[in-house]
Amino acid sequence: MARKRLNSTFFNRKTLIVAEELLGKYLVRKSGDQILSEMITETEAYTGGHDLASHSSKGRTKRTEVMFGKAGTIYVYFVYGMYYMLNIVTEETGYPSAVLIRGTQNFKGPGILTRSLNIDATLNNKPLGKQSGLWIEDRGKIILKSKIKKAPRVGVSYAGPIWANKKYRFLLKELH
DNA sequence: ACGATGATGAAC
DNA sequence: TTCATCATCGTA
Repeated sequence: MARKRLNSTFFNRKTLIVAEELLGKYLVRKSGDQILSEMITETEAYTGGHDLASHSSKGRTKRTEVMFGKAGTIYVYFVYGMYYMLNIVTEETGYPSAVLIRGTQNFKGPGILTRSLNIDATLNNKPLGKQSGLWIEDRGKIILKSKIKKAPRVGVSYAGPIWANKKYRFLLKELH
């Protein structure tokens, strides 16, 4: 089957489009001599500085700086004293948006996912690719719109009702 | 329903 | 420098 590594062109588009199209793509992690690939089944879009659920709504800080970077850059942050969250920066450089990878076929939940794939803050601000040992492949799998469920993002009530209720979370209804 | 566990950012 | 909060998860 055809197998194409997604580059910055894929990620340099509207965040909602990228988040939806990442469903069915394969997250590939190469660390040491082992390589794992997992089909992405759940994502969330954080659409820019105006999005009150996005870290970037705080403006440029040490933590959010990476979100202003080039599309396809890895944004990993540490939360709840235990878990790393994996995001991919989207849209034009200078526009602070990203997609959170929330789950794959075998790993449910963003914290479990990163733990299982050995993803931590050392990957932060690095580009997806062979160099970093983390990239995403299109393996030609077709995802029908009818198989995609849209829902509010998880754990963002602090953003207020307008932003917390937006259906910026994308899930595959059936896994196979 | 809640505790583990530490970085973050806002307030002081 | 303190303090509440947090893009979570397992146990209850």
